[in-house]
Amino acid sequence: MPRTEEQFKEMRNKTSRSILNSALKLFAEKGFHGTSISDIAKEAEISKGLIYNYFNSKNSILESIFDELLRIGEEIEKDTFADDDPYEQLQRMIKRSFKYVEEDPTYWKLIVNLMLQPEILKQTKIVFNNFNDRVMKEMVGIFRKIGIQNAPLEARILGGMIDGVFLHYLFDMEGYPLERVKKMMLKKYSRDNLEELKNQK
Amino acid sequence: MPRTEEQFKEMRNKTSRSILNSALKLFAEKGFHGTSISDIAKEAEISKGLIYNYFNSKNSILESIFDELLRIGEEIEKDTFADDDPYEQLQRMIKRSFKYVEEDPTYWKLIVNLMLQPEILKQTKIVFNNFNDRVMKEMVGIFRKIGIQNAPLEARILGGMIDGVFLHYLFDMEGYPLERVKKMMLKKYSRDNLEELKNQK
Amino acid sequence: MPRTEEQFKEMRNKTSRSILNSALKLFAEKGFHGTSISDIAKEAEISKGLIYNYFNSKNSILESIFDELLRIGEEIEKDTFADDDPYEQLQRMIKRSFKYVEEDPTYWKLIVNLMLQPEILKQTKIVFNNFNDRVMKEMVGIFRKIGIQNAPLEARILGGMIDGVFLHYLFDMEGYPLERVKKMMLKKYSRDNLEELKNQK
Amino acid sequence: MPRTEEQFKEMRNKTSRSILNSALKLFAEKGFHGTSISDIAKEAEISKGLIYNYFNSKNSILESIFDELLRIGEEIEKDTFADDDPYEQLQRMIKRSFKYVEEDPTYWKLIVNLMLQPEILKQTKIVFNNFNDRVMKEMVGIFRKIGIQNAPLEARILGGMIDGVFLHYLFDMEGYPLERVKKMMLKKYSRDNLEELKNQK
DNA sequence: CATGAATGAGGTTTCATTCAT
DNA sequence: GATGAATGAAACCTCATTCAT
Repeated sequence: MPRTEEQFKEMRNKTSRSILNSALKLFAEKGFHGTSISDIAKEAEISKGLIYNYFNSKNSILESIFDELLRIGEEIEKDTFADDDPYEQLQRMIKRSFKYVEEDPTYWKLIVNLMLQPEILKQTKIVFNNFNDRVMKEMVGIFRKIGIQNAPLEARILGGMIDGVFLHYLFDMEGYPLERVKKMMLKKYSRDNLEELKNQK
Repeated sequence: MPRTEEQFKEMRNKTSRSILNSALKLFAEKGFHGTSISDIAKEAEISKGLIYNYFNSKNSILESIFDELLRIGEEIEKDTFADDDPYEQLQRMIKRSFKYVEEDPTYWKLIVNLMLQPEILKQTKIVFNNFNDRVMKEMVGIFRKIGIQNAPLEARILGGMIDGVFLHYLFDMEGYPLERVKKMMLKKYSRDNLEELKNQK
Repeated sequence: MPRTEEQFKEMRNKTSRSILNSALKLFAEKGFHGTSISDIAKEAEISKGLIYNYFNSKNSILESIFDELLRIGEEIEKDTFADDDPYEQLQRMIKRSFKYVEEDPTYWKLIVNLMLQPEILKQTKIVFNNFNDRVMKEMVGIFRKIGIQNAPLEARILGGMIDGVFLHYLFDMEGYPLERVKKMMLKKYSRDNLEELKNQK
Repeated sequence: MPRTEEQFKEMRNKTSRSILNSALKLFAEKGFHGTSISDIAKEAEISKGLIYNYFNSKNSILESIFDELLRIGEEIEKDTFADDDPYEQLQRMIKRSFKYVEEDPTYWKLIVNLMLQPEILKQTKIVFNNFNDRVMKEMVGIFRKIGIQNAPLEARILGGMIDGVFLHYLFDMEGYPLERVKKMMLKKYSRDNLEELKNQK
């Protein structure tokens, strides 16, 4: 689903950016069906009609956002799993994940929303499950290099832990001790602790 | 001759259950705003109009479901934290959580949906955050009894892990190795492993 | 529109009376379209279904009430214009009209309602205008016998005066000095005053 | 190029007027509950949806009309009771009332409809009874200045007479001799006749 | 005779989309 | 590019009427 050059230029246009940002925020907050074109227009401070100069439909706004989400995800992935010693990779992956959520919880929120209601956008499930699988495989690779038994399950658990912590954070952004949990997780997956983990049968 | 009181009650019960079940399923799958009264009627195999014989509005259907969710949650909680040795409690809590999601993923799905779009039902955030806090406190208590350092953060991590695993499970119910992940988690939080955890600084 | 014997018996049946009374009250108060079958059933303290054992439709309830209204009107008319000296007739007509409205403002209210919204019941306009015309003619006859000039217009004015006073009374039943207005009108149309009226050019 | 502010304003004015006029007519003719939004749209020759671009609800259309009614009523009142000799005032009041009903029977019809079914619009009763009271007081003042005994009752009777005549006129607009009745009333309340009235005990 | 559950047409309202300017 | 009025389908909801018991 790569966009044409044309479309990409549009994406950089101020108005269409504003539409996308507004839509992203509202879709994440109130859901796709709970957000009207009017809402988006109001949030972006433009007229309803103008939206249709940039997008064919409400659905296609979502598709554009989705594509963007994907690009971002891929960048992070590339960035994270650049070759390295596996201990370092793990630390970096955790740090990046937290950074990503802290900086833009909205993105993450929208993704979970879409995953939970896959009828909205057919591509969602396939594309994101593919993405997850890829990430899982890389994590498995890391755990294997480190020499941890049961690498696939450990990957599932780490993956779950990260996303679960984020979920709880989204549920209560003011009350959640995100920073301290991050530190704790980094320690849990530090070189020293992993060495011990290896020795557990 | 009119039906007896009994007969009427039973009819009402049956239809009302059918509506609630259909709505639960659809709300969980397609979201509240993505589900129409027509959808619910079709799923329950009744006429649209009849729904309003039982509920005042689409919203009040959701409220009824919400109340039910709450009752279930409280039962599980009571059941789980009956006094016991803390190791056992932890194991039981994990087992129960998995059982709960395995048996009715729909409930859990709806809850996450609601938590992510709290505008839909005002009560959601307060009520569920209260519930979470209570559970967290109980988990902290358990970790403390066991003698684990940093009990609050460990509770956050365990809580996140559980919900994150469930989230991933919901994203891909066929492909996810739920059973094996459960075993793994039970082992991670077994008496032996926790004793070691205590010895980590 | 005379009813069959059968129907008349039904009318005397307790349940159908109760339905008619409830409907009359509600139609008068909230209008035909503003009153639901449920409302009527509640007011009559019976089930919705039972209404259809006695009447074919909501419309036919109104028709029955209408017929009754008509019968009552005719009785009053007969009673009022029994031959007599015209001065006495006039006094009696005024008295009876007031008595009628005081005793059952509801009837009168419903009639005005129906006359203002003749689409509801096709017969209304024709039937009541006929009725009015008849009454007018009798009043004209009376005024003529008395020897009043411009009898038709005087009849219009007296007729208007009576109905207008009733209208105002219905608008504010507690605040309206109905009794005193009645006395005043009786005096205005007393033998002495009418004699003077005759002498006005 | 977007339309100018001016153009939009004019469009809105035109459509809004059209909706209000259509609604007024239909509410008066068929009652509030007897008129559907579809009816109004058809009468105004626009789509159903557009109505909600101008009014929040069917009820708020009625409220707008009601406000207008009130403004008109107040203008007439002010206009009528400008200071003057009382005989002249009386004549003017009667003339204005007739003019008002002749020119727009619809307004008057709607008011009576609303007064008879006050559940539809809470304000109706209070507001119009206040209005009536004010008019009554002014009429009483006039009668007093003229020196008529029992001014309050005479005011009730004149008020009733006017509204009753209008009521009958509305019941049968083609057949009613409105013009002649008006003349008659003006004569009845002419200086000469009132002088005689004063002499009646 | 009596009940109230159930239906379906139609009413009110919302909203994605189109269009004239 | 930009506006917001206008449309029409579809959403939510009400209610007269039917029906099994």
